[in-house]
Amino acid sequence: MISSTVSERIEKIFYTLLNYFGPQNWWPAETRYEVIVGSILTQNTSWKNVEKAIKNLKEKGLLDIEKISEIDLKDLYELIKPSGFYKQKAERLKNISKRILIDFGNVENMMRYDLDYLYKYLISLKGIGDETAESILLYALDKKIFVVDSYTIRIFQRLGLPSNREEIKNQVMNTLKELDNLKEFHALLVELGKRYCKKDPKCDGCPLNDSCLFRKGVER
DNA sequence: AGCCAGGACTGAG
DNA sequence: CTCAGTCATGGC
Repeated sequence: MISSTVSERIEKIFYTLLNYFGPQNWWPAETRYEVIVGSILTQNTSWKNVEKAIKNLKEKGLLDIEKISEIDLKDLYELIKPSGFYKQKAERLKNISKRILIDFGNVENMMRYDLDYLYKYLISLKGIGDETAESILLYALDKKIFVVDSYTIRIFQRLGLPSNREEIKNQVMNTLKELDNLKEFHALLVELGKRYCKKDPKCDGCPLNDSCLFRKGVER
């Protein structure tokens, strides 16, 4: 087989997944602020549980940055409890909301700033690490950045691709340049990961089996 | 019945 | 810098 560049392989994987799963249309939310809320609540938590918390907030009309920044913490506990880690998430979510209001006035105003500045700002907030910052930048603020999560790292490893965070980010961003493609690729990798690339993998039916080193190593 | 989710933070070594 | 411990609910 002729040698292909990392970029060529990534591009092929992207279109293979897109063809196989179809567009995922992430991030499911009505507002940019809702994306930010979801990105905090979904940390190490299944999206199913996050949906309940979001629903609770919406039903009370509280999915609003000004209302969350003023809400009583105890009340927020009860509303987001289904999404787990509810004490620290409530505290962090409230604080992050207050900070954004103070520093930018509203979420829309954040979009005027460049990616590097916003990235540094976001990770300076308690409760926002690398991945959450990337998610907010990409899905809430429409900035061109690639989200690297644990599935991405594991999948790249098993495919024999660069598996270092920054290396993955650089390679993907050097390959997929459209905002919508960057959004889709991360969503597709999560979908692939959930179905086929757990620690104890179920490779049956995986669309990437032919290029998965792990698969080749596992089957005798 | 466990195991683990669309992580981040902290303290120890 | 790496890494285990911690935070917590609910689905499968």
